[in-house]
Amino acid sequence: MVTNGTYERGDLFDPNCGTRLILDRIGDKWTALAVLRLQHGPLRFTELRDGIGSVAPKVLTQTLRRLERDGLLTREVFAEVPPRVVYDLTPMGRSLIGPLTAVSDWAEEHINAITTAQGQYDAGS
Amino acid sequence: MVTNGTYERGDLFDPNCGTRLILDRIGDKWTALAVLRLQHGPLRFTELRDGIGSVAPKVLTQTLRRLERDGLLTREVFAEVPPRVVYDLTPMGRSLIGPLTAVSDWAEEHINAITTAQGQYDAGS
DNA sequence: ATCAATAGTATCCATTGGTAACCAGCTACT
DNA sequence: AGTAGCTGGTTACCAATGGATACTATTGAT
Repeated sequence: MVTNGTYERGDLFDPNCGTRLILDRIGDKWTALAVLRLQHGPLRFTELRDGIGSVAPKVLTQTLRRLERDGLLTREVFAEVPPRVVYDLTPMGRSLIGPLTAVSDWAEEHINAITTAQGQYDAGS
Repeated sequence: MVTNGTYERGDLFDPNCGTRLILDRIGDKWTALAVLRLQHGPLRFTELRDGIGSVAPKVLTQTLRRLERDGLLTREVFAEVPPRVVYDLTPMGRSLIGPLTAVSDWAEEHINAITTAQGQYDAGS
């Protein structure tokens, strides 16, 4: 919040600012993972499911539907037997890979320090 | 997962990979917001609370305690009346600002396109 | 004696995520 | 003919997390 009461870009006070909305979206448990998984090309439902730890199919479906609704990925159904559904990132979805990778890189770089800090905190309490 | 069955850095299949652990941590509703709020210097509990939309104090406390445990921020209590507690980022906490800002910038840049996509999706169903 | 300010707790409820089981449509096997 | 299996889900139910509201501790000021 700015002192004169107006809001400006990046004003995190505003619950409707883009940052808050997006963090709520990609901050869920699987969205970022799904986007990162799809960065090298389209995948089928089962490939996504098997490629990510252990997502319940219900939850993966919810995640993918939200991403589709947000215009970040496409869902293409092939009328075959057995059915085939292919998910792929849109250009906008692909543009999210950079920022997500920045966070991912930070994570890999600092995970050991964080684990150590947690151990010290727990020992001292 | 790599075809020979081994795991490598950034392997999102592993639930214990750094990326997953960090996404679970900063992916909650308030952690990233708190870090971004603190990027310009230390703040007191109430300043943080008032600066972020509307966090319930319980939830803000949980968020800050987790960040402290992870070694991303410090919590300094002054034995005064009324009490004063000051939160500040550690160097490691500050190093997270870059990646988070990348996501935040992406969000501000694409929020309109996403809102539009949502409208189209909802209209088409 | 009471009130105000700060930094929280405590209690309860709502929302989300997770689990397990099942379904539809078709094929291939026995 | 019967049955099992593949894919991409859905349904019903339960547990964990997040959130709202109210309350507390401390102590100086009025």
